[in-house]
Amino acid sequence: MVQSEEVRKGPWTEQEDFKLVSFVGLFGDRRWDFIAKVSGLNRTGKSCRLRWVNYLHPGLKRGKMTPHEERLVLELQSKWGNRWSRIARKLPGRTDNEIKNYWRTHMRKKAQDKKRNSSAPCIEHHVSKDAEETSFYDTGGSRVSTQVKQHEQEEISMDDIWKDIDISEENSGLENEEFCNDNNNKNNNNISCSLPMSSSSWEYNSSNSLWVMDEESMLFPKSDDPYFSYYANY
DNA sequence: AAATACGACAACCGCGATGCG
DNA sequence: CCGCATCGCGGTTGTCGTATT
Repeated sequence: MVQSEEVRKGPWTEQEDFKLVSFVGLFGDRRWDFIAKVSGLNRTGKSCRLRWVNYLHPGLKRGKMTPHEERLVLELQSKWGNRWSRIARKLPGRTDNEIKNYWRTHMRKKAQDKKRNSSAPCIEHHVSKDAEETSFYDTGGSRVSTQVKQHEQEEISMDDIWKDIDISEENSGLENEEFCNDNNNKNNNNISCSLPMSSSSWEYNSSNSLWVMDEESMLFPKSDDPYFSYYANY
C-alpha cells in the first residue's frame, strides 16, 4: 500500500504524532519504513524514526539540562568528541540531537564570551566556528531559558506535559541526577533503569495521558483514542 | 512599539553501517 | 559474495519565540 502522493516534510502535526505513536505501539520502533507505509503518514521511515526518537519517545526528558547533565556532556564530549549518540546513552532521557544542539549553542556562546573577555586576541579564536567550539569547554552554561514555553502554543494537547516539566524541573532540581550506567540503549526502548519517571516524563498510566504502556514497554492507544478503531484493522 | 539579533530546538540531508535475500 | 533496502549517526538548516536596542 504505497502512497503515491508526495512525501510530507516539515513540522509534524498533532494528528501525525498520534498516529505514529500508535503504530509504533503496534509494531515496535524498528521497522520504520514499514510503519511509514502502513500508517498512511506520507512520511519517510527516516522521518518517522527521527520524530519518534527525538520527540515522541516516552522516556524523553524535556526542559533545560541540569548542571549535572551539562557537566556530563562537556566531559564526555571532550573525551569522545562528537559521538553524540554515544554521549546520549549516558544521559537517559536526552537525545543525541538535543545534546548536539545544546553543545553547539552553549559552546558558541562560551566562545563568544571568552573572546569578548580576553583582551589579547588569540589566533585560535578567529579560525572558524568549529575551532571556537572545540576550543572551549567548561561548565556554567546554565543559562536559564524560557524556551520550553514556546512549545505550549505549538503542541496544545501537550500543554500539561510541558507545564509539568517546567514545574518539576524547578522543584526537583538535583533529584534527576542519578543516572544508570551504560546499558541504557535508547534504541531498545530501554528506559527502565533509574530514569525518574516523575511528572517530568511521560506518564503512561496517567488518566490524562494519550497513550498507555504495557509491561513490555509498548505503547498502545487508549481505547477511547479516536484512531483506535482505525488501527485495530491492522 | 517596531525592528533586529540571538537562542533553542525541530527537522532534513548525506553518508556509512548493517542486515537480508 | 553481491546488491539492495533500511537504519542510525552526525552535520546542517529552518523556524519560531524571546531579548535587546
